[in-house]
Amino acid sequence: MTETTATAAPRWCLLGRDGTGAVTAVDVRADGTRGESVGLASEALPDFVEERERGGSAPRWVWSDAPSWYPQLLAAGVRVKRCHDLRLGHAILRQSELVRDRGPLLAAHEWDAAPTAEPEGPSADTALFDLDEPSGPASTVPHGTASVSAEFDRQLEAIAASTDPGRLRLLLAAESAGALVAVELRAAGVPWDAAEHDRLLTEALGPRPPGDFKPAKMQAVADEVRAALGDREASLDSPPRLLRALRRAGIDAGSTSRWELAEFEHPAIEPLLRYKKLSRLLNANGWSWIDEWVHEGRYRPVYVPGGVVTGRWASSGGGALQLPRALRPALRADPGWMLVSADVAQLEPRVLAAMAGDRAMAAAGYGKDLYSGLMESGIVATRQEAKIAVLGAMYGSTTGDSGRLVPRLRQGFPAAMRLVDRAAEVGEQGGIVSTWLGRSSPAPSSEWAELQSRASLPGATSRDEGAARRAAREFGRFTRNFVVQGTAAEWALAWLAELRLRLAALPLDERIDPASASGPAFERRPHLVFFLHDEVIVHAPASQAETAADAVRASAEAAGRLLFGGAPVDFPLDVRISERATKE
DNA sequence: ACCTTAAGCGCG
DNA sequence: AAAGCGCGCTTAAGGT
Repeated sequence: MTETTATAAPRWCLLGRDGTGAVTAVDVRADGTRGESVGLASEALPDFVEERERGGSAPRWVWSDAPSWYPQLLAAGVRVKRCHDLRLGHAILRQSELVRDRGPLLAAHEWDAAPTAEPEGPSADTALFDLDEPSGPASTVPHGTASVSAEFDRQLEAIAASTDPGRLRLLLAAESAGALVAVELRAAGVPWDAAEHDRLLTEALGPRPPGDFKPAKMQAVADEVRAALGDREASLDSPPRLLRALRRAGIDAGSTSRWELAEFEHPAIEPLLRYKKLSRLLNANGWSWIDEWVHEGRYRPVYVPGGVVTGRWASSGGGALQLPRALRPALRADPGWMLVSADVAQLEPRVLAAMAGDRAMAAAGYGKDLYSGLMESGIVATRQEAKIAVLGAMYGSTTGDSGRLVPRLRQGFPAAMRLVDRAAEVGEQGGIVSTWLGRSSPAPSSEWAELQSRASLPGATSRDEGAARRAAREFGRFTRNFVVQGTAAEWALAWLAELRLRLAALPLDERIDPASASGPAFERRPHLVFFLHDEVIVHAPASQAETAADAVRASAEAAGRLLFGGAPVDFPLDVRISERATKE
């Protein structure tokens, strides 16, 4: 993620579209001056981009958003090293407390668009829809050359005049790299063994039944439940009706949720919990999921970078972020390929230690499991207690075991705890907090503010006061967690950004037949296929699996240095090389 | 017949 | 074993 500082070479290249769909490219030098505008037919863009990428000083491509531009390039076999995603940049900068004058960005409403839904680009229908919808947030981002150029200037100006240009530059570079990764992930697809998936389903549920019938094993469990309830008509699939059936059988539950049902001693409970598990598997990730999301051996979920307020990715379709671990074995490398799976141990507490400069907390996790480190340092008695205490500190628990253990952490790691406690205080007062690189939390809603002011008026009832206090604490827990979750997301983006560049620089594996390769730009070379907050999976030719694993580790180190410099915090990875992803 | 909301549970 | 944060997805229920 280093910037080239060549003076003559253009630093950025702006891409826009004119009314006819043709592309214009404009070079921008480091001082902001523009080169001549180059007109290109849409079909000529991949060659144009590839030629610029091949040289030693590829520009950072500035475009409306990656999903509108990048899929076509990838389909033509062209990757880019860096981009500036204006939609994502706008969303960050218009909100960031580091930006001194947000006025110009806040006024540019046309950039407050939702993510481009289809990676293939906006369809004609969406464009018509926009014309019919003169007010309200835009559903697509502007692509016109003038709009793109003006927004880029606004963003550069906002960054330059901010309280910390370096951090915001890093944040936007990382966010934009994430946007590239998301498009690349979808293009590559997750190598998915539908036969193995089917085998797992059949093992749990019974063979796939025709139509809407229940699978046999699931039906058998349902029969067990009904027998234990003494009610052959009991409905198990509708919570309200199930609740009534349970009550008729003497189980006086307040809801049908798992943890509540587990409290009751009744022969129907155990099979019912089993039934709910099977039902969930069938409905969320059953055969119809395979039909919808897996084609030609690839599962292609839709990722939404920056889709969560904290900066985490969201997903929209395919449920990539909620894949049950039980189905992980269906994620299987192609013949001759391997999976390199890596996850960071205790990312969030490590990020917290680094942000707070808490040397004691950093030392507790250095080179080892952080929870065990806490136990060994005598702050808590067991690893389990350490985990509960740490999660409680980051989420703001006040009750139960967690609430009891957090004060010990406050004693052992005062710097780290001060940071999250302070973030919570700010939120309780309706304030805004920011991540390490400058992503800021949203202000509380107007309803929240009204609740607070009503409670402070003379005529306020104790009911008003209670409600206001609860809402204040709730918002405090949100801001407390925001700084940690958001900074962890930044670390993960930096990891991805570094990794995709390192992988793309690896040599092609000449022994792999191009015809058997998975996607246009991914032939014969290790590439990312899965990302889940603190975890990546790389699909690599077997001969390059070790090299890819080294790249994964080196990228994690680089991410730590990039964000936190010399802070004595490490981010140890659990790296596995295997043919199929495993449950643990 | 359509849209929104809530419950429940999957993930970190 | 569950409460403290952030999500998406499916189904059923409730509203129009």
